[in-house]
Amino acid sequence: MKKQHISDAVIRRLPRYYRYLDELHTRGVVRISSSTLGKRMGITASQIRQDLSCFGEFGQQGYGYNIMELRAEIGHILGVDEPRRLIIIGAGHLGHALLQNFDFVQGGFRLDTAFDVSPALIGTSINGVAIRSMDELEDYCAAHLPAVAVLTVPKLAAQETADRLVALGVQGIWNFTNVELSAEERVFVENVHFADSLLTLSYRIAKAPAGGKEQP
Amino acid sequence: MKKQHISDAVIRRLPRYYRYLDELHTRGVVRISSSTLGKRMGITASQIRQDLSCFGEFGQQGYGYNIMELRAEIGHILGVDEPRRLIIIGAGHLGHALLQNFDFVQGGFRLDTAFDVSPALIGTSINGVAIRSMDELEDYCAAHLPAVAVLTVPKLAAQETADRLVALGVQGIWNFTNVELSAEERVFVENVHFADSLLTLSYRIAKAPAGGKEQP
DNA sequence: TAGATTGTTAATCGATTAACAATC
DNA sequence: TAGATTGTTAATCGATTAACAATC
Repeated sequence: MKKQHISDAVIRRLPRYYRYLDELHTRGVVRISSSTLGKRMGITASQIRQDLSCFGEFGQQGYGYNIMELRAEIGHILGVDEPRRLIIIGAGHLGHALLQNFDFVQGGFRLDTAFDVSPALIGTSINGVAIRSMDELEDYCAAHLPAVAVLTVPKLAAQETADRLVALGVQGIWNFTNVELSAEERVFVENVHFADSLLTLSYRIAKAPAGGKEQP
Repeated sequence: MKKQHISDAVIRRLPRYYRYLDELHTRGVVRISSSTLGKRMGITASQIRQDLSCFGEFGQQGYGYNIMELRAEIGHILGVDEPRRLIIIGAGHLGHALLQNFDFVQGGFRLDTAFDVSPALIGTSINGVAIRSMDELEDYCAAHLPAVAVLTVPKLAAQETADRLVALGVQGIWNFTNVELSAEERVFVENVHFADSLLTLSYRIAKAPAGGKEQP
């Protein structure tokens, strides 16, 4: 039964399902039951069926799920089948790393261009993607209407740049700046807080008995 | 009342508390009540008090919390006050970005060295941190016993490298490879799955009514 | 058909919020 | 002292798990 409201917990599991299904698909596996998938992912079969039922009925009694189909369904739910334009703001080391390594296409995005303030970078291109001056941002966005901006600028420029992007109508900001942006009225913000992530690891180590991880 | 088991939800909020308190401290604010902090962070005062009560009693009736003290307490809980050695495995673009930009000291870590397989990188240093050959990994770890390894190697090398690190006794792996590591017996793994993060953003945009974010 | 496995309803568990006595 | 705000207990809410009829 399709649900109106989808909880955050479910949403955050969707990409994981997608990743596992994609891998099974690549390996040529054709079908899978919720209990087999659950064992592999370390979650219960109930949870998988409950999660999927938020979006529709994708399985078949006595059979399970067709992997190719389910993968496509979840891909559709995640929106990977309607490519959206994406720009990168800040071509420093991190922006560079994403330009070079990250597969935006697989996520349903089309990486159009990048922006930076450094004269040494402006006019060059990385991995086939042109780097433009931040001065061109307004014109570029007006012409190409990117849906998502990746924010990899220095901390101090974060809020100001985000405000600019919101004014230009981007729908989502993928925020790597470790700054809590206050612009969440008209835009979706997904934060990647490196520091928070590392600190949770620090906590677990600090809490573990000396000499190693505690047995679960 | 101190609790035995701390839920994951609480643990993941701790770094956020720490971040906010750190910022308030830097700005010279001396005290804060749970309700003021809650408003600022967008969570309830109840939740803050409930969370903190897992670890002890840090406030004072009628006053609130002393920011410097509470910051120090949470820092202690997170283990930032007992510096641990950290190494980076893979000095490609992402490793490079972390070497250059990330403040490991603030997280209670001491960035000792980095490893890579590229002859062009081995022997150089980035931001004062030497880059060594992966061949030296075993000797180095035996001598210096790093607590945490940052994994920024290509996908294909991820599992193998993780196994090596676990065998060498690291206590935590900060995993940037987007591979689900199966080594979680003797080590803590904290995953930074860029792809998952971007896909949740994709989902929200796909689901939002055309033209903008839905009102909350 | 018999066995397997779904989608869904009900039960349980855990996390968040509210309420309030204690007290600075 | 009076007002403010804590830590904690109780109430609520939501998410996970279990159970099972439906059915491929």
